[in-house]
Amino acid sequence: MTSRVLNDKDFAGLLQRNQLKVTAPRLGVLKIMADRDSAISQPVLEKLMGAEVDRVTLYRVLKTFEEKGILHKVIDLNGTAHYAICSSNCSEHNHQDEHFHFNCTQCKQVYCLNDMHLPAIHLPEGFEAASVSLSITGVCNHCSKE
Amino acid sequence: MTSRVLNDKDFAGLLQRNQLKVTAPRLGVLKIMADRDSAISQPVLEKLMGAEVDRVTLYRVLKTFEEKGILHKVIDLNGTAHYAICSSNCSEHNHQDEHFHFNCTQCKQVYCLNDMHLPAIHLPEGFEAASVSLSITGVCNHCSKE
DNA sequence: TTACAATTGCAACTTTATTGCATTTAAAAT
DNA sequence: ATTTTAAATGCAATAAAGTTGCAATTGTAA
Repeated sequence: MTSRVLNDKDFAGLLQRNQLKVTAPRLGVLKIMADRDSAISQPVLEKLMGAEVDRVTLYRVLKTFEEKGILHKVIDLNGTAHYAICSSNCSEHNHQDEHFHFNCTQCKQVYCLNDMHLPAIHLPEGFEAASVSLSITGVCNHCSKE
Repeated sequence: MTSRVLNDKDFAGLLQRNQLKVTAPRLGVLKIMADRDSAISQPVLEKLMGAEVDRVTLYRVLKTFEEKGILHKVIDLNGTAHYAICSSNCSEHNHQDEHFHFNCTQCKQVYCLNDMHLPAIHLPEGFEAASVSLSITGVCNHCSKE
């Protein structure tokens, strides 16, 4: 369901390939993001990073990663920012133009649904689409078991 | 493109039909929302309402309207809340379960795309969809002319 | 006209996010 | 190894968005 771009754990290499310096805050974020099958919210990420990393630094790391196409940002239905690892076909200024996410109303997790495709969407005259994002709300596989 | 549920301007009647008291803040919001072909952001709405209405009251009016199915809330890609009039088939606890929106990257407006339908979406085992929201980013008809 | 629940306004507060600036540091050049 | 420097971080201050508790007000039904 989620591509495992970072499973090789060559975080330093990933940073270098993107012309980014290898620093502790960046490695910390990557370590947390890897091996997750759902997106992580900014507040949770902040707590997981702990006090060693400044909050502002975290914001900037995330912004940089988003610009480089390493992560993508998803705003959930409550307006909370979530971050997830981009599938491998994302690169700088060339994000995958279709993103699909599942928002669980119970646990509030956001899952990335990759490998899906939408049929063409007909827009009114004059409207030009650059990217499409589909957000599904419901109950996830973990929560539906209870 | 947008249904004109409020064009009759019977705002008081609308409130009464929803068991809501007819008050100045509520009428003010409805007056502003009517006759728009795009959703309106919370910050803009706040400015349009002026200082006569308390900020907290506005939040509560919007929340009530959303619960009653009069308005629906859309979070744009920057995390900003926008509100738009629900098409007529929304009612309390029975919202239209598919919402489509167009986010213009130039003017930041959010347009509601009604009268669209999506083909069935296949979710992984255990996931149950309650509602679907499609968000398209691009340039709107006004901005594409320039 | 009264009564009462619904609604509003105010104050205080929390969370999320941004900006400017001084300091530190990764990594390239010497 | 050292030096250099642009990149990155940390800190302080601030802005914006949203929430909560409570007292005062008001719409509406009796």
